[in-house]
Amino acid sequence: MVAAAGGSHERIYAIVRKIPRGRVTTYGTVARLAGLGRHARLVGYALSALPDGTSVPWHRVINAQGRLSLDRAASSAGITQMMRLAREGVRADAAGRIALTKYGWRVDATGPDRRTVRTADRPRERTKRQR
DNA sequence: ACTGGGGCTAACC
DNA sequence: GGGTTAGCCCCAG
Repeated sequence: MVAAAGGSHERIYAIVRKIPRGRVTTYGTVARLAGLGRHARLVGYALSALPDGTSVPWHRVINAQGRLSLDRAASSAGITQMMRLAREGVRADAAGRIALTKYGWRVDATGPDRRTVRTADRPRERTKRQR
């Protein structure tokens, strides 16, 4: 499992570990950096499978809305995530949202911010969702 | 093999 | 600004 190569989860963990302290990123970004394309959900899945004493800073991964996906569930993990982020200096606004433009992290950029890598993912066929 | 859901996201209203 | 719709594809039962 740890050494299993066929798991895309490992790639996700590898990316998440690279997230510097006091910085956050989105599931979609992690997925892309992990070479998973747009499987943001997979990132969430992979993170949910992490054990308690993991070295992976899963708390630094939030959703594209700048919020904690676990927050709505009010789960213990969600609380842990909030506390960890707060301790790292990542603060959310009154609405409980984190400014991705400020704390957003990307591998390529050496600077603090500068927009996200690419808004998110590119909808290859947005024509399909036209209604 | 099939079905249901998911720690998501972008577009639409 | 928030709620809904559609799409992605993987995981668990």
